[in-house]
Amino acid sequence: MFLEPPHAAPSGDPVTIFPGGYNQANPLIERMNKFVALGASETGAVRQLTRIRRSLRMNETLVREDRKPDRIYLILKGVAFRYRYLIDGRRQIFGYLFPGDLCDTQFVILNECDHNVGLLCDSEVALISLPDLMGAMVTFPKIERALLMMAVVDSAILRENLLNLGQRDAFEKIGHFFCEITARMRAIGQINADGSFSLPLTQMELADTLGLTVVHVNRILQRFRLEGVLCWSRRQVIILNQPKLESIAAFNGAYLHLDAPREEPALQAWG
Amino acid sequence: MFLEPPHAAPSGDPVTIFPGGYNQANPLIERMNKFVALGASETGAVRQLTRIRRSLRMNETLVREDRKPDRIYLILKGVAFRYRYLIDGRRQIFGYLFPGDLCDTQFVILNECDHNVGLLCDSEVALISLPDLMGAMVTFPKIERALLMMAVVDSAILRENLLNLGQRDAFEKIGHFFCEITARMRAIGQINADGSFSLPLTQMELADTLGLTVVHVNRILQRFRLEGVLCWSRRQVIILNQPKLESIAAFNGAYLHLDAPREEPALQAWG
DNA sequence: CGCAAGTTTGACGCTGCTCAATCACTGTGG
DNA sequence: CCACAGTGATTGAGCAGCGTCAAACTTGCG
Repeated sequence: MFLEPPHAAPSGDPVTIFPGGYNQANPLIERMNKFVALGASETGAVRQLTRIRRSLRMNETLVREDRKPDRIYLILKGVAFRYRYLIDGRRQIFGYLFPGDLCDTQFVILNECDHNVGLLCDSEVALISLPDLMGAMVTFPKIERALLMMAVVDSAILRENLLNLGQRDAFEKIGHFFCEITARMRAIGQINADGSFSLPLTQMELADTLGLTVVHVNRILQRFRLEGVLCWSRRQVIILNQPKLESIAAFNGAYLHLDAPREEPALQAWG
Repeated sequence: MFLEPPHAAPSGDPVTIFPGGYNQANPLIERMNKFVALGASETGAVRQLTRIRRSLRMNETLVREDRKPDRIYLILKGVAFRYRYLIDGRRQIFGYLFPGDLCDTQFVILNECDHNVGLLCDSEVALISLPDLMGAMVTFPKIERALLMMAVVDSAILRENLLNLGQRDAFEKIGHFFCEITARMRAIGQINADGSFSLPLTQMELADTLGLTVVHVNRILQRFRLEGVLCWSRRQVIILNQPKLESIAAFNGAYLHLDAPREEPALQAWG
């Protein structure tokens, strides 16, 4: 798609701080628990880390590729996406961030951002300060390990999407996309009782994710509807035939590592 | 491309051990020095880590996706590549490993392999034991930081290639591929005086890297020759017009981070 | 010398792109 | 309450980039 990067200027600082006693469900804790079993002190530390929160509006930009990273964002509610434009306006979307996802730890290590992160809908994020995060990693090896796992899964997802773009045709690509999204949505409990879930993308975003045009995406989506596999309309997706969907893309979700915590870690040093 | 995964069984153990005094150029040290300035004790530690070496033949498989990782390989000489097959035989190549590249630290963190690593020519690798590596990371923060940087650059390369597959046409894709390869080759001093370098791939490998067919790759390569941009024949590449090559792909090699060591690291903790 | 692997060529066709118009939905202001 | 605008979805016609199939040629190697 061809468009000049449209950017809403990030607003002031309507920050909310939840003091120590904050005790609600925390999507980062739930995520980390998929990789390591956090104890009470660790969950307390994570709550402390994610205490500073902020509500942001659709179309705001969380991270810009020309800026130095100063903190890490945790998505609490809403959906963010990572993308970059080529000079001629073509856009590649690298992936989507849902509640519990961190936005990018990588930038911190490099001390520069190589792509943008935007918001697809009104969202809520936590701002994690780098020194605090570093401190928590040193004090709590389990937290360090969970963060490493999250980073590694991120790049497994990248590889899977590379394979998707390189080897599959449009029908398979879109099938695979929905397989991945539903698996991730299910893991964070965002699927409704009737099997539907909300997906605040436009067909154009999907096109820029998969290297297709909007027109073609639209036609393939009709085919999915016609074949009774899934229906996506008004930001709501409903999967009608999950087995068929997964067989279309030959989907194997192992790369997402959404299952139970690993029994025995590879490295003693990371208890 | 459609083919059943052809695998040469990994052979016995013709291992060479270079005792402490080993003092040649070490590609891992050179690579790490691009990110952090290693001191004498750190270079000593890296030499010690990479002391166990092994020569392997073309087509041997270093890492298989169904195995548990037991150690990390460092490429010393030769070229390795990372890939995965779909059940129907389509193959996606995720990237190439040159001397100084590590083969995959990620596997270790996950405690499982999600893709294969094969050799494109007779090669030489060092076997790094995990406990030793962990120990070195703890003792030498600079080594830890360099390894983190290497991992982060790896995923920056993945993102760049995702954009390549998603947004560029065949001519641009191949152009971008050669831009990246020459930049990396130059950084490790593998470019000959006349500007040529050896690239032990077949056109089919390039096709499976970029999501094209051999036939089409062949035709686009002819175009590159015709336009006097580059010539690739008998595993030798020579770039005839570097500026034109880079403008075809709108190449910006910043994502490879091949320049001087970073001045000030983002995190004090990783001095 | 002869085989195997890799490269090159040609003819043909399909997948997915382009351009352009129309339709549907939502929010806005009069 | 409706006209209107803007955004996104949908449709159609035509085309081209890239894939498929199949054969010939070239190179490396035992």
